[in-house]
Amino acid sequence: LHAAEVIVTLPVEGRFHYSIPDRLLGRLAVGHRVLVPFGGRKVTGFVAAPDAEPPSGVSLKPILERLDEEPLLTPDLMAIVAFAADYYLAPVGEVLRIALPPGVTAASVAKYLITPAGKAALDSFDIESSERELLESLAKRGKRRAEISRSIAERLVERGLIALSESVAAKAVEDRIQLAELLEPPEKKPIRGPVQRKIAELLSVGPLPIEALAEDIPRASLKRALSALESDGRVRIVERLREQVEREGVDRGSALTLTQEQSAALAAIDSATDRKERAAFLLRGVTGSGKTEVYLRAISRVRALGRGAIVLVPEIALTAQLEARFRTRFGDQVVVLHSAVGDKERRKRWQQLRTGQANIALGPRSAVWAPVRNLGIVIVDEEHDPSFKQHSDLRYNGRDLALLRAHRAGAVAVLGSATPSLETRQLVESNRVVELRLAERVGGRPLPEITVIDLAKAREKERSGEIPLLTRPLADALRLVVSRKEQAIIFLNRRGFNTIVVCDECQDPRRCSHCDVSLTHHKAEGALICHYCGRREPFLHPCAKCKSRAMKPYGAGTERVFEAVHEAAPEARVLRLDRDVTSKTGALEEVLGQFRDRSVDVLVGTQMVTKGFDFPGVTLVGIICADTSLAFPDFRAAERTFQLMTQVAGRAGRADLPGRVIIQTFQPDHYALTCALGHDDERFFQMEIESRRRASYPPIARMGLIRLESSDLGKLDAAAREVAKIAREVADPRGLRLRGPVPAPIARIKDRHRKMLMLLAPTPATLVGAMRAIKDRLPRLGKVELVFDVDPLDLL
DNA sequence: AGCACGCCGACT
DNA sequence: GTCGGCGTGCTC
Repeated sequence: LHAAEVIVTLPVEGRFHYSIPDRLLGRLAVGHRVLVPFGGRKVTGFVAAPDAEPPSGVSLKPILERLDEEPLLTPDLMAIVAFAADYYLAPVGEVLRIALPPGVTAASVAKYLITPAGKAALDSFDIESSERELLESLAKRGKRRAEISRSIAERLVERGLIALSESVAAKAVEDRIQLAELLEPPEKKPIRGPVQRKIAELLSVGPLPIEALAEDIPRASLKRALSALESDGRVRIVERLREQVEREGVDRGSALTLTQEQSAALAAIDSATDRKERAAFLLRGVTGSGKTEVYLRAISRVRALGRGAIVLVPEIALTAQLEARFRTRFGDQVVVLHSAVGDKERRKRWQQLRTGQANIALGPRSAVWAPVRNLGIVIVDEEHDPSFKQHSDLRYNGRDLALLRAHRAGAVAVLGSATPSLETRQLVESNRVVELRLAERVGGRPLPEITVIDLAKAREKERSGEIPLLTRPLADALRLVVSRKEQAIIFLNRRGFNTIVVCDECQDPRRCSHCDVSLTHHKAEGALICHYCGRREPFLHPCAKCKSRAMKPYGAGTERVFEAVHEAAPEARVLRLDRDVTSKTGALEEVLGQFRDRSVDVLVGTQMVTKGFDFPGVTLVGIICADTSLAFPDFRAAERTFQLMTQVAGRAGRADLPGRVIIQTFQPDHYALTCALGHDDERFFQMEIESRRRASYPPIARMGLIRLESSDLGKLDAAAREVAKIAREVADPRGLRLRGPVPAPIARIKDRHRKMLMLLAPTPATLVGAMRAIKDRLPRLGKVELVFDVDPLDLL
């Protein structure tokens, strides 16, 4: 007997078997999309094995339908999906849902609809008011089972007034196209009206897609005219699968000649491409060192061999710049997969890649799932960026899956960064990744001079005894830059005006009543705001403990720095750039645009100002307080800080205008800062890897996190002990280290208490094996939610 | 996810 | 006594 193994696109563990109806025998392959009955409804599934041994003791239901001619998922994509499900401890069906564009995984929903008898009953007086109410609302639109009362529904079904109906939502993925074709008219009637005449003229050369006609004729009149022509027998509308027309881009190459380093890097990548080797490279170079040009040329080579590319970029507006360069080089061969793209458009682009109409996918981490045909190269730009790790649902790391996907596909992988992650450096050390350096700065730009200022000493010098926001040297440098009509970036990793507000009587800080964090004073909003739940309180609110109304603010955020810059250099045009500013759409582009065209002198902001932008006019970068990132409760704090410092330093200066970086800190001797100051990333790597080794932290070991969350602290503690007991039983015999349970760094968010356990394992396999064993042995934990995070990037 | 089943408190 | 709340278990 033949049975197919199917993965249903629901968050359900496991695969299910279905009998194959005769008409589909021999017509199913791995990756085919099918409609199957599942738990009383119809859901979309994917064939994992077309001929499998069904388990004994279950009666199989048949596959209802094969939804597409060709398999929607290639075997290499199926393999990555299966791997990700296994590695990140997620149900396969859920991974599929994440990997696919929305709408492809439709399931049926049973809805109650009003029957004709029900409509008639509405006109009679024979129904009670609650029933009438329901019938009236059903007359407008159907409702799902859960939306209405069980008992009333049953009564009405019995009387035949309403009925349950099942429908499967839109399932068209295959991109069909409607063509209008001119026919020989049965009799020579004159064509009526200018619109019809225009259409006939356009079609006289040959059939055209209706969407192409719409470019010349307004849609409203087009539709009407076409149907008139159709009913006259002059035009026929036919539906065809969108042809796999290769539309060539304008791959004319760049006029630029490559630097020697670029040529060498490209040669290494190209030679791996030509030999179809499974090679991985780290392309090491700062912004402006010409990484993008190497990417573009490497892709050209791959395309010349008829293969495709995936380019992963961090989750910021940086995509726009990169997209422009890719477009001018490759035209509409490039498909951008952004979360901002609508569902329909995303399906279309996904389909373009799948059919080979386009073969370069560009996007954030989710682009790793792009169905690029015959994959030849996978590029991860700014590979150290934490945004490649997803923070919900499937907690995957796009960079890691990219490496794996390239390997499986026999493609070349290129990781690009000026400040590679320790993970990647480790891969270089173990010869699994080849490092290619672009050390020389384009145009021979010199490295900036970095100065570290001790805030403790600066405070002693102040007459007021307070910590200056802008120390003397920074303020002086700022004024100098402004007077020279150059530009400056001032960085502080905290939003708001004051980050802490303390009661002047009892010294109690104002905290969020729903989260274990201090409230931040946002002057622009005129309120204290919780950065975790968004709650706002008026600034003048009596102290929760002593009812005093005297408040004293401490701790500066970007809003406060903005004012300080204004005071220090009153003639400077200053703009702020942080999440509060960019929450308005288009604001980011607006601010960056103004900074680029030099109508703004100083940019004050958070992380955002550090990411990969290249502004030639910037000669000064000021870091208000390096300690905010050094003090971050995370084992990667030093790495993050070093990367941050190096990235911002990379923003400063150019050939004719040497740059300057001023770092203010309470820890001037911290190695993350001294190494950044000496541009000594080799020493930083050695020191940091040594400290990770001592603590057995990644990348020396593999880390897994089990986080528990509950609104009930008692239940949370009990559950944490229970999980810890099981984790110990699993971890000890396998030689894993277990830490915790301890409260999470933020112990409560939105009234949910949080605890965590940490597992440290020598290899990925032992880690995932142990995590799965723990998960499988866990009993029901009631109202406690569990999160399993493999390879977490932070502990929050 | 969605649906059934079953057990509980709380109302016409 | 019914109604609707939610915890639990299952879907080839």
